[in-house]
Formats: sequence, C-alpha cells, structure tokens
Amino acid sequence: MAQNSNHKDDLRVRRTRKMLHIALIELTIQKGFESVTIRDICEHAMVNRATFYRHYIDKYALLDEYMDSIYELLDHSQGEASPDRPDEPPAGLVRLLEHLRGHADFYRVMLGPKGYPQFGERIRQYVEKRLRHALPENAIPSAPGLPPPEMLLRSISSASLGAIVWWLEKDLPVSPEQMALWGTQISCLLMGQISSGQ
Amino acid sequence: MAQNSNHKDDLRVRRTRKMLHIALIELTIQKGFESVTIRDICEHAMVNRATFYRHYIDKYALLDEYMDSIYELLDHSQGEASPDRPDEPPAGLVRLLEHLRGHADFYRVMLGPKGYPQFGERIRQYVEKRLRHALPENAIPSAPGLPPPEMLLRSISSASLGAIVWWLEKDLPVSPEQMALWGTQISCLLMGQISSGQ
Amino acid sequence: MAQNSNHKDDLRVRRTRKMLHIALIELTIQKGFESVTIRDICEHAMVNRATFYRHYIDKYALLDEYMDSIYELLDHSQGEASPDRPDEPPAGLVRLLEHLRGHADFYRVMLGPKGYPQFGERIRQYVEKRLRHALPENAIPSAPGLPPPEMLLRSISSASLGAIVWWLEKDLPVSPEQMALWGTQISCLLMGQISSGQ
Amino acid sequence: MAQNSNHKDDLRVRRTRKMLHIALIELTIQKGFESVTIRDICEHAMVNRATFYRHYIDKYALLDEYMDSIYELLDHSQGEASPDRPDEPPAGLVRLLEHLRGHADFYRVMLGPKGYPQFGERIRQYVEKRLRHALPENAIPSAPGLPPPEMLLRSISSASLGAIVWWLEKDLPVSPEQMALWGTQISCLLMGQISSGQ
DNA sequence: ACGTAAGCGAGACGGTACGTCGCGTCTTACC
DNA sequence: GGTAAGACGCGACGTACCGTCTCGCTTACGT
Repeated sequence: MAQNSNHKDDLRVRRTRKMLHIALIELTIQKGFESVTIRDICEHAMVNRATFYRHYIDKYALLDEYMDSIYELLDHSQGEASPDRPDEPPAGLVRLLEHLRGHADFYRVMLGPKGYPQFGERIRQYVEKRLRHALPENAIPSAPGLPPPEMLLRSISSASLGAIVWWLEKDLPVSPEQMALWGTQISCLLMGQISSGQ
Repeated sequence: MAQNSNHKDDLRVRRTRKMLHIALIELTIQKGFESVTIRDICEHAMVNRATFYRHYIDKYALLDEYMDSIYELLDHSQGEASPDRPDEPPAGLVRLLEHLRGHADFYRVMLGPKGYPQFGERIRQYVEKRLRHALPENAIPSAPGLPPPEMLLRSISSASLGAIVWWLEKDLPVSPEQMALWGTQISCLLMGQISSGQ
Repeated sequence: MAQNSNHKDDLRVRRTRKMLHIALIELTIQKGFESVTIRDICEHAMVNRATFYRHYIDKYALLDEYMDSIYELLDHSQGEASPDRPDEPPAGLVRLLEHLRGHADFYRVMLGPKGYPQFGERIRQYVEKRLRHALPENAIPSAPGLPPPEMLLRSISSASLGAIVWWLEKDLPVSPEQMALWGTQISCLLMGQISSGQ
Repeated sequence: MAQNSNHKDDLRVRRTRKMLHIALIELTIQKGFESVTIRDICEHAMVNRATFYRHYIDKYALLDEYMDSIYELLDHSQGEASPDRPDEPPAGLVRLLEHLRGHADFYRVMLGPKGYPQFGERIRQYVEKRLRHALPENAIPSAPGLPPPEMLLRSISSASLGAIVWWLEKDLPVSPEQMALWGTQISCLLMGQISSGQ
C-alpha cells in the first residue's frame, strides 16, 4: 500500500497535476467544459503542453481523475456509515449535496447545457448505487403490471439528479439538509407506495 | 406571405437540406453526435461543404431544424387534444413514445453518453410543458415543508426522461402504451400524494 | 499539353508556390538549408503552414520542384545545341556556370558544409550526364590496367563539381567562360590521355 | 600533464564512450546519419540520455571524436613516411583505402545521400593536405591561362573522393592497391601534364 | 580495504517543430 | 441563383526530440 518512490509522490508531479485540475475547473466555469482546450488548460496552469500529455491522454482523463478523487473523498468521509433509516436523509446524501454546494459554480456548468453528458450520468449512477445499497434486495416487488424495479431506480435517480440541477440553477435556495429530506421523501414515496400497490 | 419564389421551395434547396438531415442522423447513429464533423455530413450527403454553410451555421443548427420539424409534427398531429384525464396516459405522451420508438437508434445515441446534453434537456422541457398544461394552476400545493412545485416538476420530468432513456437502452422491452401508463402513474403519484400525504 | 483549369494555373497557387520558393532560398542563404524549418519558410513567405502541406510534403519536395524548374530552364535554353567540339567549352556548361553565378549566394551555401548532400550529388550527376552525351560510346577504352570508364566519369564529374565549389567559395574570381575552358581542358586531358596510354 | 586522475581514464567513462561510438556507427549504417537521434543512440548503447550530454554536446561532437581517433591512428601508423615517389601509390593512401574497406558499410552511408556533408569534405581536405605535402612548393606552375594551383588541388582531391565513393558504392570491385595506383596516375597526369603540356 | 566523490540511471519538465484535421471564408466556373 | 471544386488562413491536435534539471544509487578510485 505504502509504495515508495512512486512517480505520483514526486513533488513536481503533484504540483503539475494539481495545477491542471485547478485550471480545468476554473476554465470550465468560465467558458463551459467543451470549449476548454488543452492549450487553455496548460496556459492557465502554466504547464507545458507536452507535460499535459505525459499525465493524461485528454481532458476527459483529467476530469476523470478529479472525479475519482472526489468520490474517494465522499466515500471515505462517511466514517460512521450509520444504518440509513428510511424516511430520514442518509448522511451520504447530505455530504454529497454539501460538496456540490461547495463547488456549485463548477457543477452548475458541468450539469448544464455547456456541460458534459457523461458527467451527469456518472452522478446519477452514484445516486443509483446508493439507492441500491440503502434498500433490501427485494424491497421493490416486481409484480406484472407494475413498473419494473430497474425502471423505477432509473426514474428515481433521474428525478434526484433533476432536483439537484434545479437546486444549482436556482442558486441553492434551500439547505442541503432540506434538499436531502425532500429527495428522500420522494424516493421513499415512489418505492414504497408503488410496492404497496396504489 | 405566401411568397412563391421562396428560397426554401427551390427543389435543389429542398433536396440539399433533406440529404443533410439524413446524413446527420445516419452518421450520428454510427459514431455519436459529437464525433460527426461537417465534413462527414457533407461527404455522406454528397453536398459541397460550402453549400452546407449557405444553409446552416453549424451542425447544431441543422439538428435544431430537424428537431423543430419533429415537434411541429408531434404538436400538429394531436388534433383533438382531449382533456387528459389523470391516471390515464395522455394521447400526446403515447404519440411521443411511438415517435421515439420509430427512431430508436437515433434517440438512443443522442440521449446516451455520446449524445448532446441540450438534446435531452429539450425533450425534458417538452415533457415539463405538457405536464404544466395537463394540470390546473394550483394542483400542487406549495405548503412550507413540502417540495416546491417547480422542483417537483423538474423531478417528474427528469424521471420521465430517465425512464425513456432506460426504455431505449433496454431495446424497447414494453409497448409505448405500457410506458405511458407507468409514467403517468408515477407522475400522478408524486404530484398527488405529496400534496395530500405526509 | 495545354491543360486547362489545372490547379497549378490558379493565380493563388502560383503566388503561394513562388513565395515559398523565394522564402526557401533566402532563408537557406541566411542560415543554411538544414536549419531552415517549415515554420520559418511559411512565416517568411506569409503563407499558412497548413497551406505549405497542401503543396509539398516537406522542404525537400519544395527544393526539388525548384531544382526541376532550373534544369528545365537550362535544358530548354540551349536552343542551338551545337555539336560540342572537344577542346572547346560547350555552351551548356557556360550556361550552367552563368546560372550558378546568378545565384551564387544560394549555391555557395547549398554546396557548402551547411548544405544538403544530395544537392551537390544531383549537380554532379547532371555534369556526368552531359559528359556521356558529349562523348562517343567508346571514346574511353577500358583496357585492363587502366581505370574503368565509370570510375573516370565519376572522377571527372567530381573534379568539375569540386572546381565549381572552389569557384563559388573564392567569390567567382574568374569568368564562367574561363571556368568552362579550364574544366573542359581537364576533362579532355583525363579522358584522352589516359586512353592513349600514358 | 600526465594527469592520473583524468576523467577519461575512468573505466565507466571509457565504457560509456565506447558504447556510444558503436551505437552511432551501427545506427548510421542502419538508417543514415541524419535520421539517428540522440535517443536512438542512447537506447542502443544502453546509456541514459543525460549521460550522453555529460560527454558530448550533440551527435556531431560524438562523430568528431570518433573521426579524430581515426585520423590519429592513420597518421601515427605511417611510421616511415618515405619520400613518396611520383607514379607510385604512397603508403598513406593505401592505408587510408584499407581503413575505408574495413569500415565500408559505415563510410558508404556517410558519404552517400543519407550522409553528412562535412564528413566527405573532411576526407577531401585530408587528401588535399597529403597532396600538398607530397609535392614541392612550386611543382605546379601558375602561368596565366592555366588553371590556378588551388583550383587544381581542389579538383584532384574532389576527383579522388569521387573515385572513393564510386569504389564504395560498387562494393569494392578492386583492391586498395589498384585504387591507389589509379588515383595516383590521375593525379600525376593532371598536375604534370597541365604544367608542361598545352 | 574501504570511504567517498564521481559516474550514472531514472525521469520530470519546458521548449519547439512536426504533420494532420476540422473549421469558416472566399473565388471561380458551371448549369 | 444554387451548386461544385477547392485554395486559403486559422488554430487545436497528439507526437517526437531536444537540452536541462534533480534525485538517489553504485561503483571505481585514491589514500
């Protein structure tokens, strides 16, 4: 685990990667993700363009690495991992929303029309994964005539992401806790009520 | 108004535009929307590149024109615009789903990871618009402590779009009518229950 | 022969190619052939770099085209093509030397240490070709014990080129006619005397 | 002067330089001198690129060092430096040709179209130097109307180099002794006859 | 023989040229 | 007047090589 002399431990390497991350985010906020060129990033980060390619194959790889670090941070910070009681916003969701609020400018762009389609999808999948974990295996019955669980999960996670985008676009009108509460209500309603059969 | 010598009535013009539409769609299915270049489109359509620019400023304008024609078609074909009874799939929704099924290859790509973010958003807004029309002004109470109607609308339309994407990705496992029914159930549940429940 | 609408007849094309030729020559004089980059050429010629590649694959192709035009010019201007009498400098040789004098700066560099090895070789081959044409088939006997004709031709053409380089390096101390005379003397001596057997 | 702790006596240093020499030569034979990069050399020599720069500033310096060692070897091995009789191939010339034969692959490339212009010139100057030494000061009369001695020397040395290139290109069809004899004949003829004849 | 200074390997980095590609504008000629 | 053909300027791309640098390891040398 504690691998020595890794190239990622090199001070210069860490400095370079960090500056590229910052440049990507700041430029994305300024002009939208797709409009940002690798040239832009390098100039803003004061890094030679060839150096960029020594670390990443394109800007998507840079974004991926950044997102990975975020997810790792979110997952590791959960610590207490309380058994999420239904009808109560899970700590993970609140933490996610707090993180989004902390980088609202960035996420507002990334999830908006000048964003990157796979980015929102990745967040949706994260939400879906958490939903699956928060539920018993067979919490959602799959009776004929009812929407299949897979479709329900997709709908709920999409609804959540939609609510998040709305929240960001409206400039965070309510607290993360309130958002988490509403989101949980909606989710539980859909999953529970449908299962109990209209 | 009925200008005879209209530029768009010219046979050559109509032929050119049509071939460009076809080329855009076929190439998008093949390699994803962003990967399609104007060069590609022109070669596939056997149209000179300069000619493309005489009609559209970029491929987004070409897509927009195509989408406009679709929406016009959808809205005009509804004819009777029956007062959609809740709990029953509205005719407009079924028609939309049938259209998607008819061009599933194209929409699957456009709404997927190689698609175009504003494209899905446009469909979501169309759904949201229909939802607003299908509901009385104050159908959704906005009591404090409850999710605001705007957020609910956003969530429901996002959920619908999510369900549609799921349906396309799974290769249309159920009929448009079934999808419309499920979608309506979910929507009504969210809007109604929230307002009365809790 | 008189092919119409050839792309080389395009005024813009002729202008572009001409400016690239001039840039190549002037820059070669300034800093030596190998040091000249395609960027240099394009900036000096006020031509976009991509345009360069539309015409030539590299600077060697540009040089080749230039040299081809020179050789064509030299061969076509001979007009009278008098039956070159031995012991008298052939008109072609004088014309070649006059051309070299007219572009002495360029050839001095190209044939010097900062030049291009294949360039001198091409001139040497041109001289050798003229020598072959100026001689009857069996003018040079190939008796055993004597240098083979092929080797003699190589030596004489090399000697001629060497003399030319000397002439250019010394800043043209004598007239082209004088040079041609001396060169012819040396050539005839080598070919004739050797054959008559020491 | 006889510094013991010389940097060049270090075993590691000698090993490194030797491997770089070998790599340069083998790679030059394979792909031509200009195409060989310092990276190539270092990889082939299994030497780190930074180490190369600790010894040479570029590949030309490496080549120079190699050539210096060759010339030193040639000049030292002549030993008896007999007063070369005209009409008889001098021992130095034979030794040079034997050396060329021993490394024919390398010289064939270096003197050919993928070679290095200054390399042939250096050999030519070596030949010219030997010619000057082999002749009395005023062996060549400089009467008006006759080619100046400087030009003659240049021509003869160029002719000799040309003959050598021919010999290498033809894959050494005759022995070094035969080549030396022919070369001497040609040289003497040019120098002697011109002065007395005409 | 052994401690140490030097040679060396590894590789990050800034720089610069390369050759390619797509874009959008323009001109010319055809129909 | 719509179109084909295509030259051109522009600018981003990804790659290659250059020369410099810092950091440790290891190794041959000199006392």
